[in-house]
Amino acid sequence: MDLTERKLKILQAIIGDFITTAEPVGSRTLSKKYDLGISPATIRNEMSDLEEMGLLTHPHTSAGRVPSEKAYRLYVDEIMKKQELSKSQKEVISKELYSNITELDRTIEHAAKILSHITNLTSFAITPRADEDLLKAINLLPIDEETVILMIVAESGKVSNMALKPRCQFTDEMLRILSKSMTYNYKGKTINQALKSDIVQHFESDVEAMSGLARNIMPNFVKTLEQMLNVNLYMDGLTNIFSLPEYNDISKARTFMEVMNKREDLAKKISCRDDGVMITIGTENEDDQLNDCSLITATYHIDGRLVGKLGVIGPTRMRYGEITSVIEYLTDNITNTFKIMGGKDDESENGK
Amino acid sequence: MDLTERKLKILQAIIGDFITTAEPVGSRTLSKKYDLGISPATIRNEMSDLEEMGLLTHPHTSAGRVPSEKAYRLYVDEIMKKQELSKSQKEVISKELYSNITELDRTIEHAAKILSHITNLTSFAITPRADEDLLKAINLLPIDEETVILMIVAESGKVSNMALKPRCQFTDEMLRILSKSMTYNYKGKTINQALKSDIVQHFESDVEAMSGLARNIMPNFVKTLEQMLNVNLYMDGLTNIFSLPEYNDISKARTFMEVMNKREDLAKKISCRDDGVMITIGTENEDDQLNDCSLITATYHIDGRLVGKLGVIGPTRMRYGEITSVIEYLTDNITNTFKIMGGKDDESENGK
DNA sequence: AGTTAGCACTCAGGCGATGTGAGTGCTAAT
DNA sequence: ATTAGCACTCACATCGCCTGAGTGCTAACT
Repeated sequence: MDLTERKLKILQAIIGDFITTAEPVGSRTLSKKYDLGISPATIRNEMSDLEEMGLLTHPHTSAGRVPSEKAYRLYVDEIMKKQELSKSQKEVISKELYSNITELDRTIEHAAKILSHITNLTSFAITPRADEDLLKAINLLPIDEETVILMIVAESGKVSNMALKPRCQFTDEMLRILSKSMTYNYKGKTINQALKSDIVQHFESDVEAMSGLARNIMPNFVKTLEQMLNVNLYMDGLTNIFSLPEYNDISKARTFMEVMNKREDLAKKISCRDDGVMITIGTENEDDQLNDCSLITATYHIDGRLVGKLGVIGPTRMRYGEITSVIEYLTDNITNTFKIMGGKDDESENGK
Repeated sequence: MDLTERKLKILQAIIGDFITTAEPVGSRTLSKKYDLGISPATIRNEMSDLEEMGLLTHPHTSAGRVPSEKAYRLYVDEIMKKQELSKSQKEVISKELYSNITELDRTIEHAAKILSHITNLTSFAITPRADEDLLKAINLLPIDEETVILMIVAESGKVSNMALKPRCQFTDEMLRILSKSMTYNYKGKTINQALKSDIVQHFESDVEAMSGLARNIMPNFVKTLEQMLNVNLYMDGLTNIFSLPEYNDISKARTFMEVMNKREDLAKKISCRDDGVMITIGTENEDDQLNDCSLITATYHIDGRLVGKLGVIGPTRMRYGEITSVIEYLTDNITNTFKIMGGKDDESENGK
């Protein structure tokens, strides 16, 4: 069967209506509300065709039609026009975002907040994984007779440290030499590269004592590097879903909360998503628990090198067009901000 | 009216029954289930008295009785025997707790997890506020021509740092001197004391350049110290409440989630609580949204100096006795662990 | 041939009547 | 002082009924 112009128009109307009302939409309502220039009966015939094509479903005989996942997919891929945000909308978003730029993490957290407020859905954002961040300096600082602090600084300004108690004697001199040597070895490399090189094996010094210290410290160097790869996941608007009719069912709400509480899983899932804007609808999500949700995510970039993600989750019935525009606008803003800002004063990144 | 032995027994039975079933308990059920040696009619008379005394309420005429807040208060204060945990229970808890001791934060997070699993309620834990932690070392490290890292180390092993870009020229030598001077000034003082002393004013050097650098750095020193006071709040078992009949009502569940999502408020609220085990029941919580919840919290100590909190939140109908014992056992264990551990190898505390 | 009016049919959801059972409170007998 | 007995209450479940929004089909219209 052919998807005529008219069928498309009807489908679009149905999707639009269902997205706002969450009620199955019938032929009469449709012909009244939208000026399609055809009678309910004709609409019914067309609807019947659309159903045959798998684009509409029927909760029960005497109910109106509901768009299928396939319909949403079609809508997202073909029909949905990329709607520019209005100037005032843009202004509000920018203003909100820029009102609170201190540190990357705070900015990302804030972006998630803005997003959930605008969309009335649950939003999430993950900070960039530092894989490609360049190492800048490595320091070993004596604190007392038995304690040393290992500190790693990356190009982006990220700092990670660990307090160590080496099991062997050490002098300030030894620490200085080892710091220098490590910095010399790893400066300019990405964290990934550093981790791939066989760090623990690497340091075999001629000087007996030195080699002992190095052996003691290297495993912790690896640990600290790995720590730098940790990402933070921020969420906001978790309770927004309680306003949605699809979550009136307590068990649905529960499932949703359970998914959102498995933060590590969620972070991993989101990290894996493609670059750019990505939309998954219902069963397109591999996770069974998300089978009646849709996700929209987009990527932002820090210094053109580090990549983070931002997005929303909600029922399959969502304003794909609008939301996509908002997310894109937000990520673009973040990317731009952290391109220009590069050397902003007062930038910080550190222990909670 | 007098609270006779028998009345107390009946009250206890009602509380016990209601806590497990969540259903109003009637006289017949009571006389059948519990061997009180008196007939339902007598129980009814006693119940009527208890109601007059404000210890029981009546959802409606033809329903059984429900314990009032006052009854729970009485129960908690007077009736509830401090029930020792069984040996096997203790073992399970200890084993679980010790299975995962790496770093203070992880341990506390894990303790919250254990607590929610055992109680089937929502648990929370906050890491100690570092007010009384002693400063140990302050370092300023040159990273590149314009970047300096300020690092503060405390006695407990906690490290906090910030990347700065001073607006003035500096040399390695200057940084070293300033570090030494700051360490000399603040070492051994608590963070609180340090913050109270007028840090910004303090550094007035004779050397012009030095004084400029100091003026540049001191505000950030304050910021970093303040950052060290931040506590982390961990929660677990948020979705447990969905299994409780009192949260079948979606709006109740929503309110609960909203409260738990205001993390800063929650952390503040919990931090303020008294030392030791503290139980607040229903309207004893100032927060309106918690008026049908009870909270049990207890404190743990790190090095006898730092104080953190651990607790659960649930409906007023909860197993106060059991839960209190579990929480106490957990906090005691944590306190002991971090007394002995003091100088454990591999201890760490750092950026994310 | 496509469109539309008309009509019979379907079915979820709301509403009222009814019945049931767990509970109470009171009174009189033990 | 305790208990048996009894009338009374009331939430809750169940049933049948009605309503209204919706469909699908057919026959008439353009």
